[in-house]
Amino acid sequence: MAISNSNNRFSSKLTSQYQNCSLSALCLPIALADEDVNRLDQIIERKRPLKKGELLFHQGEEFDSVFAVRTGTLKTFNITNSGEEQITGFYCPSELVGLSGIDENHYPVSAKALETTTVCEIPFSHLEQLSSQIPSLKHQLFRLMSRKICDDQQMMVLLGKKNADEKVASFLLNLSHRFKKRGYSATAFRLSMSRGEIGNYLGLAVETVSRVMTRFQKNGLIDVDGKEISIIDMAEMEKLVGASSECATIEHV
Amino acid sequence: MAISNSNNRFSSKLTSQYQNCSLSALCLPIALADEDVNRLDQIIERKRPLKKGELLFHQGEEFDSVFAVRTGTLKTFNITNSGEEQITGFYCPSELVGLSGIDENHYPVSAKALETTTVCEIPFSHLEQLSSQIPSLKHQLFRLMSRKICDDQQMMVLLGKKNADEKVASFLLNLSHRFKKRGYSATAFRLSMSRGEIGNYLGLAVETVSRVMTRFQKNGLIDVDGKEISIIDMAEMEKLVGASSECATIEHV
DNA sequence: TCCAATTCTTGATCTATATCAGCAAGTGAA
DNA sequence: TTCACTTGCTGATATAGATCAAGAATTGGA
Repeated sequence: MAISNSNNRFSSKLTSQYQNCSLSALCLPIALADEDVNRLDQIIERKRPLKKGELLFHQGEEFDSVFAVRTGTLKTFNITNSGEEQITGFYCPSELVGLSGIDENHYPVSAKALETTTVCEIPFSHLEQLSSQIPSLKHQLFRLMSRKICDDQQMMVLLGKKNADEKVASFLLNLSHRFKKRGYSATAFRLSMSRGEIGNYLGLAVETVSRVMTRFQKNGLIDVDGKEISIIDMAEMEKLVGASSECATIEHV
Repeated sequence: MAISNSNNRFSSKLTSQYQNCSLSALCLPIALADEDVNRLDQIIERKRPLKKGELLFHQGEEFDSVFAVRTGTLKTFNITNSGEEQITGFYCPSELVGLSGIDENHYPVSAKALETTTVCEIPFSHLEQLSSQIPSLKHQLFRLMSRKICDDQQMMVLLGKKNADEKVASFLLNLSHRFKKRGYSATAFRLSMSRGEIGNYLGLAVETVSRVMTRFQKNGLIDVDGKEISIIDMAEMEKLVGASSECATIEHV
């Protein structure tokens, strides 16, 4: 609560540290005229880093901003009536979280940092106003929301139709694509979430995630060392996932 | 193809038949000034009815419009690489289909009529332009997309965490809420989709859907007569579903 | 209205994955 | 460093729901 409501800017030292990085270009990847970039920058607030486990916002809280992840990772989740957590998404740098709150004006999920995480806060009412003046910004917003719908529907296919092997392979390749898009290695990366969180997200028991990964390693598909993952046989992994996933296979922006 | 690309207006006879129904108010439920309603009406095209089984658009086809269902029902689906159909949603009257096409400028799914169905075609580029001039329209669009994201995430929870009973109960209550919202009975309605389609959508085998419904009937929760469903014990059904579903429980618009 | 094709239902089995259990390996606080 | 706690791995067993099979009920076309 305290955290997500604190809109304080950083101290001048930290602010200046970020000033000449084209922040908004990162947050909302889009080609804008310089003056528009400035206008966008003016409404964006840098927040203090979240420590692992801290909430960015929580389920039911009033919606007023979307957030762009700068560094670190977030998860969003629901608490179901039976008290268990259901993870609905993981958010890596450059990804936008909070869009689901627009409709009801309340966040329908909570967002929690999986590691030390920094975000930009973008007050939605300002963003919406600005989008009236900058058509390409409005279009980009529509696109981002459309992509989210598309991605979520792929996730529905995964949950409804795929077996444990396909789920885990899809998950790892999806992360791989997201890292690659950001300019990081597509074949070697660190999982910021636990096995339990992966299982929760994929609709699998922890033990199943563990077993599948071990078997993938045994079969030379990947190399696992705790949270460090290397994809060894990308072709075979892609074969497992199948050429499906309309949304996921196309590289964005 | 032919169908989804034909933007021909109806003959004058049909057009006049619809002219004095406030069409846009139905398509995009929103309070607009009269002049704005007219502007919206001008960009909306009524299409000839689709017969059962006809495609409104298909996976991969270029995106140019979203569609509001007027009467009947649609399903959207992917064809997976293994050739099977995966249904990603059902669309009842007043609901908007096609939003997932904005991002890539191609529909990532196909949309097929489950029965004779009429839709309004809303060319998205026009809608987007108009939304610049009518802020409340833009906001409504953001809300609709946000709600879709929210609903899809509830669906992910359903697919990932719920058992067969909970899935079927959730499905029936979700339909019930949607009918109620439109002014129809929340307790007695007709399923326009087959058991097979329900199972496909819920990640269950046809047989399981059949068995669960039979058991629900035996236990006095519902009454089933082919495609006619009556919800007898609403309280018990809601208990089955659980008080979860942030998005679904709140009545919209 | 009749026949063929589809859809639905019900029962019998099978299986992928959950659950249970116990141990190993990290991780963090004092 | 040690201890308590969490996270991860692996084997044994249980089970929800899939699959297989066959008959019943609908549906739709001629």
